[in-house]
Amino acid sequence: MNNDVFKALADPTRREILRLLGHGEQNAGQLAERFDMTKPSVSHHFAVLKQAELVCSRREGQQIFYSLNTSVLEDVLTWLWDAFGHEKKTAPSRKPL
Amino acid sequence: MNNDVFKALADPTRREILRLLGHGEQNAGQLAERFDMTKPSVSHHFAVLKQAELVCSRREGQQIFYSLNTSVLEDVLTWLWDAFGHEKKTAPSRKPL
DNA sequence: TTGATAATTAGACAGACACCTAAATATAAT
DNA sequence: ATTATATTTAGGTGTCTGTCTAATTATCAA
Repeated sequence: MNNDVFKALADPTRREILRLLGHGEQNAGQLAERFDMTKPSVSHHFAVLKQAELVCSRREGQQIFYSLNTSVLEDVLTWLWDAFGHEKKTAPSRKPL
Repeated sequence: MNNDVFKALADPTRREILRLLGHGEQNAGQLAERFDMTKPSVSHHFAVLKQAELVCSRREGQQIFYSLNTSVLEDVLTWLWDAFGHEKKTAPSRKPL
């Protein structure tokens, strides 16, 4: 499992981008409008998500469309499942004081 | 979903701690020995995981035992599931050029 | 109380990160 | 070729993060 994936998920803007892409492919401009920051900043987040292979991109004329790469998200799901799936029941988790 | 949880998962040392705790409760010293860094550094990671409520702790004499808090891990699983569970099949994901 | 052990907290510092503005690239239209 | 539009890249800056050493807290045992 690649560290870049978890680093990418650590930022709330990027998680929101992923959530929006969950409703289908969208172009960079449309997506950027949703956020209260400049286009270059959002573009930077796209680059991080792409580097982590969490999204794919495709050019159509002047626009670039982004979409989810579900297979990497599945890998994260698998990692998490393993992380707490093997827990032994010897000491039940409890709230700290 | 709390941002601290994803921030906590962004570090490989912390993910390894979670993975080890997946095999059952362990005390801080045992756990710290596994890593090639000082105890205070590992202790810092415990604090981050605790802040994110990913782990619980319990004192027994001089030692402190850590264990997974599975409910928060479940929340992460749920977030991920939602993120790619609602994807429309209008444009299949593909590799970038 | 004194000393030993387990773990954390405090403070410092280098490197990473998120944001900005300005400049560059790529495509389309005139 | 020139201009307009969509997006990224470059460069700078303040803040956050991971690590270290040194100091502190908490507990146990003489």
